[in-house]
Amino acid sequence: MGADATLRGFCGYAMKRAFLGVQADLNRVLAPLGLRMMTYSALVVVTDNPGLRQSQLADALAVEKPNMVALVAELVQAGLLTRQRAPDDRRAHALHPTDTGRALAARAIAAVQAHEARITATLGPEELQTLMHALAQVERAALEETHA
Amino acid sequence: MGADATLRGFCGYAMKRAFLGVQADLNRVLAPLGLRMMTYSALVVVTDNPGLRQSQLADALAVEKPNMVALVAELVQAGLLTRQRAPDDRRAHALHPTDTGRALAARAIAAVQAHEARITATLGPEELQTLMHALAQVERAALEETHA
DNA sequence: TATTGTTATACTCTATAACTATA
DNA sequence: TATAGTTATAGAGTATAACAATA
Repeated sequence: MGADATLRGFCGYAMKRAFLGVQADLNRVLAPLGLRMMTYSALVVVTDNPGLRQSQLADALAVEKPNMVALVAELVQAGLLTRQRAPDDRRAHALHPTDTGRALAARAIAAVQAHEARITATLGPEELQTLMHALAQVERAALEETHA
Repeated sequence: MGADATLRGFCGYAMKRAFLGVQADLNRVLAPLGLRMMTYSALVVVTDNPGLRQSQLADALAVEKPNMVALVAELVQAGLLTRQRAPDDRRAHALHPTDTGRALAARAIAAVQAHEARITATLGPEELQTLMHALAQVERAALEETHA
């Protein structure tokens, strides 16, 4: 297309367009469950790692700690997570899924996996593997550059 | 990694992390030139397509028209683009690079190409090609899903 | 001193509806 | 009627500095 040609094969913009398209479609899939990409991701990580602390969740999602506060509060408010003081470190908040949270996570994971299968349907298995590997490599290289 | 494992191979989040990392590093590279990812992209497209109209630029960048207004205004304000009424359609604005804009675009393109070479240095040529192809496929599939 | 979580704040990008002036 | 550009507005996500409580 003209757009790609005029952007001279700009890889970063291709990543942007693909990500925004996937995110928009994913949010469309998650909306009936009352979730978005970020709230879904946080819910799944906590469900798979009960007792996780907020700072660990922030690390897992690559989100700054201040931005984690509202995200967790939203999930607690929705009755999907609980946030309790950790007994061994009273600064920390341990996060646990509620029964409702676990049930919703199960449904949401199924919906997202189906969604991702549709999104990557035209890719062969090794093509998909190359995509995931290349994304991880590019992310690592970018972070190394930034913090060099 | 734990984070990836707990996200169950969530492709959309891998795309998010890679894109945000690349964008942050790219903006770091562009900042000394007074540009960001979006202003850079607009400047390059207009430089490569002088006389382009604002709505065509919006299409090329996959940006909604209202969001194009401030972006173009910023580039005009910086003396990099001019915006003139199109003689054949007095509703439209034709965009042209200034001499300053062309010169800055040349410098910025070189900087971005060097940046992208660094970011993709660990990928083989066919791996990079697969990445670009897969991104385009995923974007197309997501847009089809959304507008289905 | 360092870390956990928090507040406050600002910026960028995105999305939609409604308007104007032209066509 | 439809299109190009605009205005206004709202929302999501991100980033930094500074603080209190705790380690």
